[in-house]
Amino acid sequence: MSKDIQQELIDLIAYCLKDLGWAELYPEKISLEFPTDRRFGDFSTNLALKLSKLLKRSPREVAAELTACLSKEISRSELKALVTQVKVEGAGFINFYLKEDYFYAKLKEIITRGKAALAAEAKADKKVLIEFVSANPTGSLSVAHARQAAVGDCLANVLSFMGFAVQREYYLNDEGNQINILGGSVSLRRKELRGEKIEFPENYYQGDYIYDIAKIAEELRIKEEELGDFAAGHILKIIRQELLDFGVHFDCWYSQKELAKSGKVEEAFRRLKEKGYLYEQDGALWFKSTAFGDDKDRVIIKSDGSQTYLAPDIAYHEDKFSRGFNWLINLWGPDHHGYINRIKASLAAFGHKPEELEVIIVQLATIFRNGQPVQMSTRRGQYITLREVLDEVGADAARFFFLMRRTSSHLDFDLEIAKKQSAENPVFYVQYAHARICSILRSSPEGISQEPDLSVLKEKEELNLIKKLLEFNTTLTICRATCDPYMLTVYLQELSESFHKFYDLHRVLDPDKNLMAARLALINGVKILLSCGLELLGITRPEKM
RNA sequence: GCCCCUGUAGCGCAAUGGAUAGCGCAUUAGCCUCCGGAGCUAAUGGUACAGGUUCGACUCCUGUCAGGGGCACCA
Repeated sequence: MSKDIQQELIDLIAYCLKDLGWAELYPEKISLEFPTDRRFGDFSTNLALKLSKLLKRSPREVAAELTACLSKEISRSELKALVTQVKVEGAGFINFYLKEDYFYAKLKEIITRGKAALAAEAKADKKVLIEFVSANPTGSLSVAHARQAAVGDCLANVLSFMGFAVQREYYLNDEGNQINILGGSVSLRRKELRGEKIEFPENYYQGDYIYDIAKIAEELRIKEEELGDFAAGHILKIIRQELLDFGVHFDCWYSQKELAKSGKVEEAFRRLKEKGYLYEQDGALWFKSTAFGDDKDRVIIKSDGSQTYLAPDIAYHEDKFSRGFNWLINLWGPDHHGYINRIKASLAAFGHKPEELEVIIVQLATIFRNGQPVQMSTRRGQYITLREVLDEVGADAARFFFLMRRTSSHLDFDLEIAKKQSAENPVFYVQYAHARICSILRSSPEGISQEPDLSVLKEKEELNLIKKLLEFNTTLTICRATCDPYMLTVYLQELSESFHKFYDLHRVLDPDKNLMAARLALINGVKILLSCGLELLGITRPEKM
């Protein structure tokens, strides 16, 4: 198929707007969407409702006039072969009803071109840097990091599928106060293991893993002053492996230590000073972030001469732009929401548009077991780790569960449900649909016909299923617009449901050869979509379960 | 005190400002000579409260109430 009918109809609506002399009144993009209910046609626009206010006329009247023009234009174009009628319904919606041939053609496109029929045709115009996890290398990843990892990786997959150039980056806090404390913690534990009496400060790392590192450091005779770097390096290896086992990879590990060495921090200070956004007070150096809407100015160099966390971070975000990225996405935990304004302020100070940085706050996940929250305490080094979740439920269920709620909402993650192999567990529901299709295809006496006559697919469930397939792209558009991949999990559950309903009422392996060929093609189309969606989520597509 | 997130059916959730607010669990009543019953069909039941914006509000704005998280010259 050349141009999609949706775009053709939008073009036609734009033409009619011009024809009626309304085009200038309505410069916005014309929206033509799947209606909320299948009864209201196959495409729908609320344009007349929007126009009615501008024209000061009743919506239905405006809709009728627009519809008359549209009908006329459709009847003299090639669209008349696919559009059965254009109707004004409800408050003033204009609904387009399409012939089934249109859906057969779309299905055919999917089964002949596969995933390529769904992916972006052209490269998108933005170079995206998505920074996520970025946990300090001072301990194993927590479930909070795990959720960020799942969301960030999946969002990157989706944007990449939609044609954006995407880079995944982990900002590595490999020097500074926390690394010093880590080194101090290992040092004390090593002394303790040697039999010395020690006093372990409360703000030091309490977890048992510090003993493990201390033992290794003792064996390797690591020097006292190198303990921090040694421990951070050791933990980083563990973090990398945890992420790999979770199916998350990064294109770039951006070292704060390297950034500090590069002189970019001083360069950023110099430029800010030049612009008059730095000043000294109480022996500290302040960034005038209030000039850009922050609540208060922020210290970047403390009175003791050391930098705050904000200092390298300002330079880091400026560096993202100088590396050629023009869409920055940061995934942060809810404890960082106060940082949004100050980082955006720093970007504004450098002359960037604050909206080029999108900060997604990934809300916390609470782990439940049999309906009871599992208690945790980071202070004592007792928190639930990504590793524990992976060991218990596996990467597939973990990824799906972390993704299945709106990212900005709290998430309850019940380990027992994630382990269940039943309908209660949505990831199994979706994977089961995929496996079931594979099973049918295996037991089919014939292969998939290259030229099936799809027009024999006349049952309600068959047409619903095809229409559901076409909603995939809308789902991706929503994911992009909201910077949130969770809608994909909802879509896959709905698609699986449509498939199970079809399956229950109609036999694929029907004695009628033509019908069987068409239904095999249909379920193959469903398989392609399920497979593509699961791949974007980073979840396996089992052929048998 | 200030900031962020969340209040939708008994429970867990969905609904890119749109048409009769959807789904799962639970409860109740059904469906297996048959491609995987890990499934399907029904019944029951709902937008925290008070204003406002809009042709139209679960959705946006203001206030109230309730739950969770955060408010350093920490990272």
